[in-house]
Amino acid sequence: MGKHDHHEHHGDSLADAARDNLEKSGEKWTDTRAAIFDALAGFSRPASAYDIAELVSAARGKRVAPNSVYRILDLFVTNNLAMRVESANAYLANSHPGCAHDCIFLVCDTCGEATHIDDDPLSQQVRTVAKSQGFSSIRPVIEVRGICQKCT
Amino acid sequence: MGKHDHHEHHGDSLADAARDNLEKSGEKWTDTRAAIFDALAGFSRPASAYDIAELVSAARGKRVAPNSVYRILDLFVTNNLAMRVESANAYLANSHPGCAHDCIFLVCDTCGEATHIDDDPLSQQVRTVAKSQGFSSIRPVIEVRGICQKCT
DNA sequence: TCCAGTAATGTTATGTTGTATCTTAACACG
DNA sequence: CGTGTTAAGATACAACATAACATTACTGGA
Repeated sequence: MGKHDHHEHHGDSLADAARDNLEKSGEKWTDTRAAIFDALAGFSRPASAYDIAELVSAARGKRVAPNSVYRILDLFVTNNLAMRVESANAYLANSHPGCAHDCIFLVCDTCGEATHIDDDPLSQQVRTVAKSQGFSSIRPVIEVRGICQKCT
Repeated sequence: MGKHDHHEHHGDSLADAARDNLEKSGEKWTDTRAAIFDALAGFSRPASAYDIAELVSAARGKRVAPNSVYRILDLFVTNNLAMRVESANAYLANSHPGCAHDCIFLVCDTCGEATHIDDDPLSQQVRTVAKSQGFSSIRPVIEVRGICQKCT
C-alpha cells in the first residue's frame, strides 16, 4: 500500500468510480468500455490487450479485436483509469481512479503478480533529476522486477 | 552524467574494455559478439535487436538473425556490457562496462535519444521500498519518458 | 592427427505486441 | 430525414520475442 490513504474501490464500486471519472472528462462510458474495464479490473495481475480481448470476447460472445482494446486502454491510461506496466507490456486497473500518482510497480518474475505503491517523494526526485537534465513533459517509469514474498 | 566519475570509454577503447570484461567472466569474445557490440555502441540511441541485426548483416555481408542478436544481447546485459531500456524495448551499450549501477534512463519521446545517469541514492531508495514489501532478487527499472532539451 | 564433446551460431517457425488505415455503426442535432 | 461526429470493427502489416533444432567451430584428450 502507498504512504497515504485512499478509498480503495472494488467491484461495482470501482467501475462506478471509473465511469464517473471518465464522464467527468467528457468521455462516454460505453458498453465496450465497461466490459473492458471489468475485464481489466478482474485480473489480479497486469493484463495484456490480448488477454483482455480474449476474455471480453468470450464473455460477450462477440469478438473484440485487440486493437480496439488498445484504443480503449489508451483512453483509460490517459484518464487515469488504468496504468501501463512498461516492463511487462501490460496494464492494470487503477484502484483509485482519478487520483493521479507516479506509481511504482513491483512485479514478481515468478508469479507475475504486481503490486503498486505510491511514493511521491521518491517519484518527485526522479522528476527533479530529469528536469535538471532539461527534460519536460516528464513521465517517470519506476518499476521493480524481482521475486515477491510469496514466491521466495 | 552521473554523480561520480568513470573513465568513459569510446570506440575501440570501449570495445576493448567490453572484451576484457566478458572474458573475465569466462565468456568468449567471438567475431559475432564483437560485431554486435560495435553495432550497438555505434547507435546513439537505444537500438532494437532488429536494428542491430540489420546493421551487422549489412556490414558483414552475411545475415545475422534477430534471435541470434537477442541471445548475444542477453549475454551482454547479464555481463553489464549493455543495458535494456524497458520502456523502449531496446538496448544501449554500457559506456563503462563491468561497472554495475542501477541506471536511470531519460528517453526523449521526440528524437528517441536516451541518456543514462546513475543516482545510487535514488535507486537505493527504490530497492529499499521493494525490500520492505518482501521482494528479493530486485532489479529496479527506473526510466523517464519526456521531451529532451534539444527537442523542446 | 583424429575423434568426441561442447559451446556458438544459424535456420526455420511461430507467437506476441503494437500501429495504421479504412469502413461501418450509432447517435445527436438541425 | 440528412449530415456531422464519435465509437467500434475489420484488415493488414510492422515490430518485438522465443522455441526447437541443425550446423559449425573450437577444445581437449587418445
